[in-house]
Amino acid sequence: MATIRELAHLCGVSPATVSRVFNNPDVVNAKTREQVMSTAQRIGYLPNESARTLATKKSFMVGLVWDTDHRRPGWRHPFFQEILIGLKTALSGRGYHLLLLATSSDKTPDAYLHAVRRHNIDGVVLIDSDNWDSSLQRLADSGVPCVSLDRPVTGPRTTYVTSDNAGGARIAVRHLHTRGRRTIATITGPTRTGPGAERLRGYVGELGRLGLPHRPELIVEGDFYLSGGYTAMRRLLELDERPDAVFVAGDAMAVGALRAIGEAGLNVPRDIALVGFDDLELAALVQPGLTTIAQDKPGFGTAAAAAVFAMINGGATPPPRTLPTTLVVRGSS
Amino acid sequence: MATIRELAHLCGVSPATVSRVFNNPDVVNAKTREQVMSTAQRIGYLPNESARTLATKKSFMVGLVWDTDHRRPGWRHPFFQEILIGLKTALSGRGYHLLLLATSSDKTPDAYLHAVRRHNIDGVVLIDSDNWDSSLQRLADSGVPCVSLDRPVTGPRTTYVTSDNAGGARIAVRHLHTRGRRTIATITGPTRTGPGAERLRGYVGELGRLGLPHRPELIVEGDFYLSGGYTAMRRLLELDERPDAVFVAGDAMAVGALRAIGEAGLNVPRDIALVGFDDLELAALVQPGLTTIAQDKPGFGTAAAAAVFAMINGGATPPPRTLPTTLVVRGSS
DNA sequence: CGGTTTCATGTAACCGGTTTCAGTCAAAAT
DNA sequence: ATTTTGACTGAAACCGGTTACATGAAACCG
Repeated sequence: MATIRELAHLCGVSPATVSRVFNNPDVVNAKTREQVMSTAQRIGYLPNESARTLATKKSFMVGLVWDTDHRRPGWRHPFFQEILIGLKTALSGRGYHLLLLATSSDKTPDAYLHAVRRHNIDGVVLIDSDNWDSSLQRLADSGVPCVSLDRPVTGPRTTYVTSDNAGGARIAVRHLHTRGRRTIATITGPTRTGPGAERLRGYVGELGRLGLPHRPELIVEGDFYLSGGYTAMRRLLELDERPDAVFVAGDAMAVGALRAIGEAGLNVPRDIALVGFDDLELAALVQPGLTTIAQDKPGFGTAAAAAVFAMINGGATPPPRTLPTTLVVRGSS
Repeated sequence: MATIRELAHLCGVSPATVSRVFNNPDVVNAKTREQVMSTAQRIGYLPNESARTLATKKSFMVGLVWDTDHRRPGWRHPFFQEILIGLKTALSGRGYHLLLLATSSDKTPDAYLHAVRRHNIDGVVLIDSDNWDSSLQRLADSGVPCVSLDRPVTGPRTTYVTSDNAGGARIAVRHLHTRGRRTIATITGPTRTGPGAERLRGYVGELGRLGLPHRPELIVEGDFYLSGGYTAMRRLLELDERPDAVFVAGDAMAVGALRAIGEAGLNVPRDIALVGFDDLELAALVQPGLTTIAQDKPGFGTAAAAAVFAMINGGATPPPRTLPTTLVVRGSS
């Protein structure tokens, strides 16, 4: 591996000049610059990032923290890959790399926190983390810019991005209303989670706005997974007055609900209309296709990257970002 | 951030001793060691990885290369997350981190190759790459240990891990045969890909072993995606003698086939039995559930990690690894 | 008891960049 | 002709670790 001194020697200049050619090209004479660049090309010189990081304390790496605990399938964030690709694209466009920092219960909770400090990580993005509240605090305290996805946390250098969950829920309910449904139930996510609570809030709010009665027995809590949607739907089917529509706060649960309805010998959308949330790939594949509230998946990655950069470069911590949601109508409503 | 010299000074020893405490604890006096470790703990000392990498030329980072080109949805490798988690678990168990090196057509093809050299990456894992043949060659030439997933490439420091695709196909065909089916068609993957070719080979081989005639019109090439499976199935349905079973070389295609069969007014499994390949999450969700050949998804990650470590530490390049596949029977057969 | 090991540690060079500061030199200003 | 200016470059310290080699004390040995 060629070093900066070798390259400098070949060009008859000092290492300092070579360094400037790469980091501050404008201050070096055009002729010299050209010569250095072409020789660099020729001998295949590539600056050593470790040396660079050591000197500048900037690693041009962003850490991605996500929980790999097998028991909590939360690590299967529905959009994981799409967030990842949005993030990666935005980052590499700016010359940054992504370092994966998985947490898992068998490790020290601050293992990833240490990694951040040891590697001079410039910023951190957290996906779908649940139980890292305390170490998140220490992370934020450590001064590293930090963006959380779908978890409303803020701090001096900490912000978050989330979908307009309440708004999406309102759209869903309104849509069912315009389709003539009047007994609209909901299967919620865990209400301790941000998205779970917000979607429920939107549902309740829109019911009020439409002048529909708010009936507690029409609200059943699910868990965002298929099986939870299935059992929740069965409970709704046992009601004396069966709902004619359900807003299911997650597509995976909606597929479970679909199955429960089918097993009960009922038809979607004739007997019961369904609207999901997320717009997973799955939603287009089931029969009937699932009407759903789509989230801006690549937007998560892009927005997270933008927020991280704002903090890395600028200074002011950007306010939380809420991504718009849109209705996608398919066969289930 | 505390440095090694500060810590050394606090303990009244030299930096060299502190370094030894962390890298070679046995050679330092137990008393001294304890003292250094506890003071390190107290002041929150963490060794700087950049400095360490600079000195040792080992980064304790493994690069994960995968193609993010949007036009080729290959980056949505169905197992991406599960491979990732297997890989991540195996790596962090050994103190390694994972650096994402996405390729995409808009970048220089060797962008990731450069990143590998600049960051002193110790080893590389490639997922589902297609068109990087030439740069893979240069990567292998550069001497970095390299493990490819599902692509049969070898070299001095390059090996691969793949499923037993041919074996799985044989199991699928045999299963359909025991179910009494005799006109068994197949929808293949692209035969230029390893898995596509191998699964076809297994299909043909098992037909022969069972004494069934080998009829070219029963073999239709697909593309591993849902839409390809759909159109391929339609072609099979147009045959004079319609098959009573299809081995579909990928679950996504199988879902497409399922749809085509449904639209033709036929029933699965009564009229046509289906066996897929992969065991995507999807396979359990469609109606009827898809009988399929399951791949050992976490095994990919674990095996890849094992191969990388073997090359990083030991020396001998491990032989290609073939993971077993298993039959999962659901409603479609 | 002198000489040889062994054990524990320190010294100092090195890894490969960046950056401050000072210096050179030609052109512009006076 | 002298001073000033500005553009460009070089010398050298520094970032925070690792490690070959040297050193000194204690243990061992005949």
